[in-house]
This record gives sequence, structure tokens and C-alpha cells, in this order.
Amino acid sequence: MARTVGSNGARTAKAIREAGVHLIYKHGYEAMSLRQLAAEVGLQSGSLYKYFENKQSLLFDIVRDHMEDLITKAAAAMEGVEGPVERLKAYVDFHLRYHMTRSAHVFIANMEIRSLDAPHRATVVDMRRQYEGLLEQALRDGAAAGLFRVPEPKVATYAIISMLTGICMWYRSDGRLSQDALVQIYTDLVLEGVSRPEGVALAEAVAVLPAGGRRRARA
Amino acid sequence: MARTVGSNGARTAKAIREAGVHLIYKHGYEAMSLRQLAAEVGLQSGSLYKYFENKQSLLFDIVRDHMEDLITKAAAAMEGVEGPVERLKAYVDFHLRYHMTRSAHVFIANMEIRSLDAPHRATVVDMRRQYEGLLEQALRDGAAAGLFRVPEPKVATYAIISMLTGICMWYRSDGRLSQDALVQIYTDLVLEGVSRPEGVALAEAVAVLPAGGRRRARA
DNA sequence: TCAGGAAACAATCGAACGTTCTTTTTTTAC
DNA sequence: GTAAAAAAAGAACGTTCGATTGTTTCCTGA
Repeated sequence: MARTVGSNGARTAKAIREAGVHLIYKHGYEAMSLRQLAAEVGLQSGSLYKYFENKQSLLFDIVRDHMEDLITKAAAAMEGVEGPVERLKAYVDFHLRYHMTRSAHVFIANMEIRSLDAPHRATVVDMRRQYEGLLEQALRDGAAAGLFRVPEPKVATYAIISMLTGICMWYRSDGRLSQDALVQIYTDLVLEGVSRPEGVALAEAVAVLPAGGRRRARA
Repeated sequence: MARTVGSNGARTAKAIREAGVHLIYKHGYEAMSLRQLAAEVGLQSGSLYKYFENKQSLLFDIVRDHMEDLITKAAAAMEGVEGPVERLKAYVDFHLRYHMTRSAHVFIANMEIRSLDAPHRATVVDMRRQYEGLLEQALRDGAAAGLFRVPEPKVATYAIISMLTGICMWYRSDGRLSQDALVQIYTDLVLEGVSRPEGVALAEAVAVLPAGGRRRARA
């Protein structure tokens, strides 16, 4: 046999991409063989090379497209949202929902960076910095406005992103808690964690409240 | 050649274990070849089989020993510590410091579970549950005592552990911030995140403080 | 001192790896 | 209708893989 009945390049390309994501998620990039991948989409392994240059570029394409998607959609989710608290909320909301529905892509983008060769890795690391920057800026703005207590914005950024991303390790769409409920829980954790105890300008709070009672106003 | 001058079983076994951790951390379990590992410790690949049954059991031994270490030391760190707040602090402190110094082991134990065969995986998953249970119980106790606001202890447990564990993705011992400083930052984030806004029994706080000032007392 | 156990080498197995190339079949365009 | 283009098969390549086995050398204790 050669070209098969009903075969279609665009459809095959899409199937390869999806099967690739699935297999890399399940077994890891190095552990996924191209013969496995070919079998998954009903091809011979050699035929895959009509669709990518080599195995490495398949991985890079998957990761790059994911990161672009992530950055674009996060920026869109925060666009027009005013105020650090609301922007932080928007980020948390987007990040959680995205990670609940795209756990495979997320896992690959986070774990298989080490499998990328140096130039590809540099590109991805830079994109990740962009994505983290969106959160970090909201935290810095909130701290500058006296709304957040964030002594180390970089650390807080890493901490929050780690916390939120962890959800894709256990979330199941048929689980007990809805997406909305989970977003609420995590949002509370994050906001309580970073909010300035006084909720108003520090000096003001120190002056006004008794020592034992100086605490937070919820955002 | 055969047996080499100065060769010693115990020393070689230790060297294999350490090189194994290093290589799995760097390249992943599947991507690490036994020839690589053998070269790292100065052996032929066949000689490795004096020290483990097969590649799979090398991975399992590494992960099991790590999990045992983690559980034992966490329990020891919390032993005799009274009160949910202090127990939570002790857990956070231990977890962070451990993960700052053992990032390779931690990474392997978290990421290579999928590379374990079913029975081995079940064992490790159970150990992980034990470890998570230590934190979850502290959160439940704190909630029951009215100290914490934790509507979903399981979710909070996962969230906190994810947040803390993330530190091993970027912490460097020669970085700007000391271990103590980082522990302080993370402890604040966690405690603020889960503490009940009032910090004392709810009814009491409502009665005593003015509306705008009703908030937390730090633990 | 020397026998037995410990430690490692060296050769080898079949299978699987990523990749390349040629051939064959189907689809499309004129 | 037919030629060009697209899609996939299928064979083959040199490597490397985890694992097995038989042999050689070193160490140690009675």
C-alpha cells in the first residue's frame, strides 16, 4: 500500500500533534518512540517525517504553541481589568481554569524543557518569563499601592504559580468540586496570603489601630 | 581486566546510587542509559547488575528510600510540637529546607512515578499519602480549633505542598536570599493564607472589635 | 598460604531506536 | 482523461538499548 483512501494532510497533521501531546504526557518525550506515535495515528514511522523535521522539533512546536496560547490568553483575561487586586484575581482565575483543562500541555511545557536543545530551551524560558511577568507586575503594583504585603515579588510569583499549577496533578472534571468552587478556594488562599494585614496604607494603620488588632481588610 | 585494584562493593553501591540520582534528575529515568550510569562510576554496564536486579528496581529503590526519609524526618520535625499553628509552621519549615537541599531526589520522586510499574507505583503513592496526611491533619486540627479557615483541607494540602515544593525548581544555595529568609516568606504566605481572619474564636472577635478592624491575630 | 567469595570485564543477544530513501497509491487540477 | 502533486507504505541504515553469561582478577579469613 501507499497513499491510503481518504487520507488528508491537514487532518493527519492534527492527529499527530494530539497523539504526540498525549504520548509525551503519558510517557515523557524521550520515552515516547516515533513508532508508538505512528501507530497511534495509523501510519508507519517513516511517514511522520512528512509532518515534522525531526522528533525534537515536534516537541518544540508543541511547547512553543502552548506557551504562545498561554501568554496571549492570560493577557487577554487581564486586559482592561483595573486595579492590582482584580488583576491578580483575573490571573488566578485564568491560570486555574486553563490548567484544569490543559493539563497535558502544561505538564509537557513544564517538564520537558530539559529535553529541548539549547536554542529551543532559551526561547521557551523567555516565554515563561513573560508569562510570570504578568503576575509579578500585578503583585508589585499591589504592593506599591499598599494593598499587598509582598516583600519578594519574584518569590511570591514562583510560589503562587507553583501552587496554582499543582492543580493539574490531581484535578478531574468529574471530581467532587466544580471548577468554580476550586477557583474560589484558591483565590482566597492567594489573596489572603498576599494581602496587607491592614488593607490600607501602612502608616495609617499603625497610627489608628491598637497593637493587637492591626490586621487585614479583605480586598 | 576483571576485578580492579582497590574495588569495594559498598563504595561502588553508593557511587551507583548517587550517579543514578544525578542522571535521572538530569535526563529522566527512561532517557538515562545504563551505559551512561556505568561510565559515570567507572564500570562496564554489565557489572551494574551485581548491584541491582534491573533498571526498574534501581528507580524504585531511589524513590522508596527518599519517601521513607521524607516521612520519617517530617514526623520527627513535628514530634512534640503542640498546637496546629506550630505544627503547620514546623511542617512548612521542614518541607522547605528539605526540598532546598534535596531537589534531585524530590524531582525524581515526583516526576518518575509514572515510570514505575504498577505495584511499585502503588507503594509510592501510598507513602505520598502518608506524607500529605501530616499536613492535612494539622490543617484539620487548626480548623476544628477555630484557628484556620480551611473549607477543603485536601485541596489546601495539595495547594500548600505544591507551592512549597516549587522552590526546588529555582532555589540555588548561592542565591540572594538565605534559607531562613525564604522559610520566613513562605511561612507568612501559608499562614496568612489559611488563618481565620479573626485569629481568635469567631464570636469573641465579632463582639470585641470594631467592624473595620476585625481581623487576624498572628499565630 | 591458599581456597573461596567478591568484584568487574568482555563479549554478546535480540529488540528497538531515529532517520532516510524509494516506491506505490490516491487525489487534484487542468 | 491524464499528468502532477500529495500521502503514505515499506525497507533499510547504523546505533544503542537493557540484559545475560562466562571468565578473570582481587581480596580476605582461617
